[in-house]
Formats: sequence, C-alpha cells, structure tokens
Amino acid sequence: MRIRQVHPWDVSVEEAVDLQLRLAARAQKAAPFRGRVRRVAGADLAYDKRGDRIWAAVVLFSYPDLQRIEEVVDTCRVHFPYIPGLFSFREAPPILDCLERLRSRPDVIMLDAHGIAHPRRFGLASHVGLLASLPSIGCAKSRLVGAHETVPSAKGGQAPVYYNHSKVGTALRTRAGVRPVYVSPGYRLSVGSATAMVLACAHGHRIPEPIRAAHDLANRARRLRSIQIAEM
DNA sequence: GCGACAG
DNA sequence: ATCTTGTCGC
Repeated sequence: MRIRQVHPWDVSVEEAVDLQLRLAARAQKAAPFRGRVRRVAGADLAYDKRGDRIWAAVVLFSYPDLQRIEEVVDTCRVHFPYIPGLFSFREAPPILDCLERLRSRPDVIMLDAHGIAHPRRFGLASHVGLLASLPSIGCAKSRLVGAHETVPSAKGGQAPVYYNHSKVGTALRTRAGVRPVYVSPGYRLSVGSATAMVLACAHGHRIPEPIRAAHDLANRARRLRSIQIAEM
C-alpha cells in the first residue's frame, strides 16, 4: 500500500510537537467501522541493546478467524530521542516501510501504542493510521494520559478512559488475572469498535494476537540480524 | 518547583 | 525497550 509523504522525519523535538498539533485535527473523527472487517494487521518493534537500531514487524491476519496471511519486517537506525508523547518520530518510519511492502491491504491495523489517548491526541497509532490512510487502533500496555475507574476482573471487563473531559479510550481486561491494556482509536475509528476488535483478537493472552505475532517476529528478526534492509 | 511519563 | 535464570502457578 502507498504511504503519504506528508512531512520529513529528521525534525527537532519542537518541530515534532508542532507537527502533532497540526496533524491531530485530521485524526479526531470517531467513526464506527463501516462494513465487514476481513483483515487485521498487527505492528510492533524490537530494539537492540544499544537502543540505536530497531526492527519493525507487521503481521497480517484474517478476521475474525485470525489466520496468518502475510508478514513483513524492516530495520533502521533511530536518531530521535526517547520522549513519552513523541514515539512516532522513532517508530513510525520502519512501520510505514513495512506497510508499504505489504501485498494485501489490511482493513485496520493495531499497534503496541496509544492513539488519541495522548497529550495532543495524536499518538503513534494515529500517526501511522493517518499517513497510511488506514483505520488504526492503539493498544498499549500502560497508561500515558487519562484516568479510569476500577476495571472488572473478568475477561472483557472494561472502564472508559477520560482525558480533558472526553472519552479517549478503554482500559480493557483481555484476560482474567492480568493488568488491563489501554485501547484507544488511532485513526478513523470509534472507541467502541476499537475496543471490540481488540477483545476479538484476545486469544488467551493479554496482548491481542496480531500485536503478539508482530512482537515475536520483530524479536526474531533482531536476533537473526539477517535482514538489514536499506537505511534511510 | 515537584511528579508523571506509550516503547 | 533491553539486560537476565530460575521459578511459582494454572
């Protein structure tokens, strides 16, 4: 699929924040998914111990039966610093490269990150979704912003996450006895449909299958170090 | 000024 | 995120 080249990535921290403020406006339409979801992609990354190279992986699954269809990995060096709230400037490039090389188009992509549950309502999931013109979901392992009540302990238990007087996501128990994950729509999705899709992809593990598979693939690629794709 | 703070 | 072995529990 084609990726839009909207802005450069070698920007300063100030420019990055400015870009988020400007791009966020395009990622705030909360629409429930239209039609049938047939393919869901999961994306995640692995870092080397020095923290200057990352491996990105995208794994495509059929939905809702979750059969593995296709997978892509990419690697590149990172220069942008680790700053909560600015992940996309480190992680989006290699993920977008993977998406660009994907043969069949996903209906939605879920990432180990936040969507609009972000200081400027434009987390990594939103950024990737916007540039790829693909509905996206952020499913993070911990909270970045917002607050919520106690999450029911059974699988499927949830509590809305509020930030600045608006609902930005869901704290969702994907399995009994584990900490909830934080689901927030990234691009062109509603909190409800994003939450439903994550729960539908929870197969006995805290992390939904597409992201789990991408996490595993990224780590395997890192250990092998055999796929050193062109750097940019 | 002091915490909080995705991966 | 990554560095690390075994170990307690379903």
